[in-house]
Amino acid sequence: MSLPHPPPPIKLALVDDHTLFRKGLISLIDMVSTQYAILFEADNGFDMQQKIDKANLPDIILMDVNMPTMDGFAAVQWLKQHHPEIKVLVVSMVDREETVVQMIKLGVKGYLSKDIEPKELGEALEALANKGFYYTDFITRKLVHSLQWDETKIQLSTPDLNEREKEFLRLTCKDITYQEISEQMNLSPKTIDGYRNVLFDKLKAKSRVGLVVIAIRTGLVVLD
Amino acid sequence: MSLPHPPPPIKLALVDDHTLFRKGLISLIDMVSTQYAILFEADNGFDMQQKIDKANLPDIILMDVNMPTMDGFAAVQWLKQHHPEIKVLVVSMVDREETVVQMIKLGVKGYLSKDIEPKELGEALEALANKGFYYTDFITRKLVHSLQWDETKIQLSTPDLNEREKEFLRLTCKDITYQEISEQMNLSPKTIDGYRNVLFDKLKAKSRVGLVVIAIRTGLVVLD
DNA sequence: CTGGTCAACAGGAAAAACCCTGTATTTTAA
DNA sequence: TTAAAATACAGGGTTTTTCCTGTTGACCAG
Repeated sequence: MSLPHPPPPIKLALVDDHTLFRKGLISLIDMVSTQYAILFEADNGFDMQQKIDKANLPDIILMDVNMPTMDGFAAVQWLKQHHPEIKVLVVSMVDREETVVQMIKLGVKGYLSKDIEPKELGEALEALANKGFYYTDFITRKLVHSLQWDETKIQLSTPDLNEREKEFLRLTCKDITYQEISEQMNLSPKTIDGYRNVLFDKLKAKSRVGLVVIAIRTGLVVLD
Repeated sequence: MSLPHPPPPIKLALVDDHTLFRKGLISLIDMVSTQYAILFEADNGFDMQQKIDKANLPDIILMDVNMPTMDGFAAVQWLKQHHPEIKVLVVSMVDREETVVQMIKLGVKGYLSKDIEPKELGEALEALANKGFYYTDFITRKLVHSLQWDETKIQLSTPDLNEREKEFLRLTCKDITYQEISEQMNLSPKTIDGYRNVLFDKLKAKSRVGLVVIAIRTGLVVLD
């Protein structure tokens, strides 16, 4: 009969071009808990690729965004391709909305600003290890705001179209000819000519392609 | 010298077609705190429009999604237009990702599932009153997931295009002719013909409109 | 009842998009 | 080094799109 094992350590790696910051991070991690083992440190994404050991992968990677050679975006994309099971926690100076949203889209499991309290770092790591993610108000607010901005962009000045015009516009955004559109709408091709012209006018487009991009950008037509 | 005023009550309104649920909600709210005043209750969005008093607007509206006559989406859009300062807290049975994301896009300040604990309702109302929003893990996970799904949709099977082809595709999505594209790319119109045919093949499109919608849907081209 | 707007449609023609075949040069890979 | 790709281009024809002007009937308001 074997003795109870101690819980296996949670394996971490750090990717950040600032050595001092990396070392500081490590000492903080050691301070909050002994359950973490640092597998390796890397200066950038490229360095990480070299140091990563397929036989002993980290559970969590703490990742910077701005780095020389291969930045955080590229590094996360590479990880997603080659080791999707590794959870990435971004720790970055930049908190531009676009950066945060882009990283979330790439599938990172958390995003910390570098000016947080050590306590929050501990919470984040623990959440990553247990729940698999750590999404704070900080992230949520960025996401919500970016979505709402999308929406305001849509609202601005879309002229009102009647049902028939909307239907025409919807079909105009498909890979079919006006001939086929006229059949699907049970109208003469000449009537379709007319719809096209009023839509050119209402949407200030000069060609069918113009109609399509405006329709999509404004949300008048939603792509499946 | 006047005596200190008691804090002014936070004015609420409820929009939900289930009377029993509405009444239950009110009794719960009364139970958690006395700082809330119920201005009115409405069965649906239309009823809300009638009962809303411009001279005495609620601070927060608890809103259902599925309702007859005028549903939550329409009601929130109307509020956004006419009384954007009112904060909406959705309280709904449905927690479909699309519904949540759509409501967030419309600018609601929180989204609660109907099966939460009374305690959380109190927290939500308090957060709305103080911070102006109440975004939980529940919401964030929906948002994150919807974003990542967008991304996977983008990843799947986009053939690799070289820089020149991407440039051509980008210009193809503008309201200009191939003639103009050839000028902007410093190529003969006949070469543009060639690019078009290659792209038709790679993207399985039959016309320029097909190229445009595929380029946009897959994220190969991003609209400004 | 009548002028005005609107939706559906036509003829006719120019412009743009699309298609096929073929050539010269350069780049890449075996 | 040599053959296969890839790139840039042309001639010439078909189809689709775009544009202009004009007709007909329905409906609405004065």
